[in-house]
Amino acid sequence: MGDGARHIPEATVSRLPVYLRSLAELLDDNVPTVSSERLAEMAGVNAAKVRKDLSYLGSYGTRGVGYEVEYLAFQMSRELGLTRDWPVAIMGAGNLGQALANYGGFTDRGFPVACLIDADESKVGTRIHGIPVYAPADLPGLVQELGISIGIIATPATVAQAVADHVVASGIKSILNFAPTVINVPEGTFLRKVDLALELQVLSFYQEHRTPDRV
Amino acid sequence: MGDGARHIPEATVSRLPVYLRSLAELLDDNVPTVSSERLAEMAGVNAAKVRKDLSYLGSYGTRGVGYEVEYLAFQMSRELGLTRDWPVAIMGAGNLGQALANYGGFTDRGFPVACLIDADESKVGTRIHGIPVYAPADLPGLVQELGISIGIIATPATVAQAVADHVVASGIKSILNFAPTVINVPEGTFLRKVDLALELQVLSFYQEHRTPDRV
DNA sequence: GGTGCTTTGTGAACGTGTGCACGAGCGGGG
DNA sequence: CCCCGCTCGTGCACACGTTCACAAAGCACC
Ligand SMILES: NC(=O)c1ccc[n+]([C@@H]2O[C@H](COP(=O)([O-])OP(=O)(O)OC[C@H]3O[C@@H](n4cnc5c(N)ncnc54)[C@H](O)[C@@H]3O)[C@@H](O)[C@H]2O)c1
Ligand SMILES: NC(=O)c1ccc[n+]([C@@H]2O[C@H](COP(=O)([O-])OP(=O)(O)OC[C@H]3O[C@@H](n4cnc5c(N)ncnc54)[C@H](O)[C@@H]3O)[C@@H](O)[C@H]2O)c1
Repeated sequence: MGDGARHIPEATVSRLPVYLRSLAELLDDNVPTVSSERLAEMAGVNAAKVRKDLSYLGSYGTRGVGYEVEYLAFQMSRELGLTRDWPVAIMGAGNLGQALANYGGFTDRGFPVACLIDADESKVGTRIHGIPVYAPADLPGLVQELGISIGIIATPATVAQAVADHVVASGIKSILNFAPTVINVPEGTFLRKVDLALELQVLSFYQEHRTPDRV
Repeated sequence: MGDGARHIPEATVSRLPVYLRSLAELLDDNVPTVSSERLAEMAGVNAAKVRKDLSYLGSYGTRGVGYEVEYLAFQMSRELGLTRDWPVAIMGAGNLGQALANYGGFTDRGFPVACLIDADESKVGTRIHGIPVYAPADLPGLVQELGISIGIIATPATVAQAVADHVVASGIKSILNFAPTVINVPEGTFLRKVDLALELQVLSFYQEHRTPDRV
């Protein structure tokens, strides 16, 4: 039965995890249904946007009532591909890589840290917070064995492109880059970045250009 | 002298730091001028976008030649408010807060970590990587003394809103939130978020919905 | 079974961002 | 001094995203 040939806009995709988190809260509180208005408030957006976003998933609401929390959460998880685990490999077992490895929030949400990869021979073979550290050359085998599907780049910026190339060559199709540099990946590989210095600079821009206090 | 009543689009503001980083690289290599095409390649965008973005800063290019690297970098730094330091306070000296405190990339770019703030009494009074840890009650005084202008929230999500409220009440106008929850701030306070689980979920969405390999 | 209240789903208008295409203007060479 | 090639700056058309506003549709109560 045609699932509907809908194409979900990128902006909507980025909001789905926020809605899902709100739904999880409601589930915890045993709230059975939720209106777009309430969900909008929890997600920090407006109600029309919530309704339009949810409509891309299908018509899962009931007019006059709202959305059934559990059912909507399930449909959304399915859409986001969260009905299975996505093991991740963290590239670079330094300051950041170790902090990420120590973070429970990933495993909880279906993104178990399968391994750390580091070029530093003295780190290879050790375990960090229980997670084994391997050499870069081991990556292709690990991808096969452990079904690793996401690579997190936490190496110095200077080697980030080379590391990304290696990650792609090892068969990984999704990359999250923390190194403050632009990296290029071939078509068919998904890339997102987290750039802290950029965020701070954007903040300093707006603070510098503060709208003069209006009445 | 009207500086020009230009209003820079948000999307452009987010790209300026990327251009600036590219310009810094060129400066290192003693490259005197750069074309929009080359800059576009380095920043991973297209040339028309670069030219349009830069035009919001003013007419700093020379037709037939390109942009003078040093001059453009200066103008961009000025626009981003990077001609002065913006001391930051990190809220929460846990796993993430400590990793951030240990990261040199902030100070290098004009965002020195002035202090860590933690509610845990046993941490207060210690130093982490040379950065002193204070109690939440000390924050307003520190904001005054050290000129802290940005607060980074690295506390558990459950207390993030309360911490944000405290940060705002202490006189800080810009917040970068790492806690995976929506927080609200009053008008006039700038808020940006870094949400790792969201990024991973977006990646899993696209990997799940991979466009069937086209010829 | 009808009436009225509530809330969804979506067309349409608006605003923002992107990318092409080309005229304007500069530098260099003859 | 003029001409030619190069690259910027920008008007314009298009795509994408947001918001409004309202008809459609369900529920509850009588
Ligand atoms: N630490 C932070 O809080 C923070 C914040 C924002 C961004 N970043 C960025 O994250 C990256 C890592 O930062 P960090 O502080 O962890 O640095 P780090 O120097 O502590 O760690 C880098 C690690 O990468 C390893 N490495 C080097 N080359 C490698 C290769 N080719 N393959 C695999 N591993 C390799 C090194 O051995 C080292 O263990 C940097 O690009 C940094 O700019 C860090
Ligand atoms: N660790 C990571 O790699 C990582 C990655 C992504 C997101 N996060 C998010 O960042 C936040 C911090 O993560 P973490 O791993 O550092 O947690 P953590 O538990 O290690 O640290 C939290 C710290 O905040 C302190 N704290 C608690 N209440 C406080 C208050 N009211 N005021 C000031 N400090 C307070 C605690 O004492 C503790 O030191 C969490 O919201 C987490 O979801 C962490």
